[in-house]
Amino acid sequence: MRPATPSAARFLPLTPQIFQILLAVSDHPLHGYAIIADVAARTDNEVRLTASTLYDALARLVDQELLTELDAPPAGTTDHDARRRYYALSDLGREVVKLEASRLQRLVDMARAKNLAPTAGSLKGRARK
Amino acid sequence: MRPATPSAARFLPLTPQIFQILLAVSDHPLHGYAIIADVAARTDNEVRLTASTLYDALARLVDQELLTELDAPPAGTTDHDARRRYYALSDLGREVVKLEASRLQRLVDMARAKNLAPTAGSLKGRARK
DNA sequence: GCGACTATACCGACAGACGGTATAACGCTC
DNA sequence: GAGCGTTATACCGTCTGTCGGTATAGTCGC
Repeated sequence: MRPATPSAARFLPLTPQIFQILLAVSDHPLHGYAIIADVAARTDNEVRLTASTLYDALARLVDQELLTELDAPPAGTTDHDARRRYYALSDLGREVVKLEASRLQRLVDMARAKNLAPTAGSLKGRARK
Repeated sequence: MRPATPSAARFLPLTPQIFQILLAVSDHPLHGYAIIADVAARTDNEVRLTASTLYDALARLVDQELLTELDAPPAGTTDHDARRRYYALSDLGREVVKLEASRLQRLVDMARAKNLAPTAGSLKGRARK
């Protein structure tokens, strides 16, 4: 199959923040503030997006076409807060996340090859704060 | 005396470059130039360290005690190039790499949970450049 | 000694993350 | 329907890390 992607690789590597932002909107569109909350929750507060980081990043991501901004709230949204701007993962964005995930997988494999990673699957105790 | 790990977590996340540098010296000490070559080879040229990036990084890593600079070439080294400075992974550095590897593993798991990563083990075709 | 290559070191520019602050719309209470 | 705390987005200055470029010096072959 032809490269479904106009060189998604050129966006790699993603910063931890960008990776999390893209993951956050991969299921369904979210508005900025909700992204911050989602990321914090999913990473157990390991990745905390500040407002400036998030909105700087959103602007860039839309510009790079990894995200698209919706014209209207996603169907089924009951609350209507005019300030909210919703963002969805574009096809290109989805491709980029997949590429990044496999890049990360290769990194883990490298570490494992040198006995510097927990053996497949089982993670050891993660400190929570 | 500090605990075996004086909060290795505070060094995370590592940049791709730093992660590779630490991996490169995890088996045995290497000198700067050899690190560049090792990283390029292991990552199939995906991660290319420039001289400035490397030496800036080495200075920082020694300062942070993730690396230690050897006084003499490692035992068994036949070549004797006075310019070479050898670096070894410290215990702290090793701990940091392990932590980072498990952080990366968690990221991959997150992506996989959203069907954004290849299923465990098998990686799909990696584009080489 | 001379030149090509190896190896390390410095400098300026730039991108991304962050803290702080500003602005404005919402929701609630009265 | 005015006032007020909260939600939501936007802007600014600073800092850290990477990079291109260049400088400096040791090594080897001749």
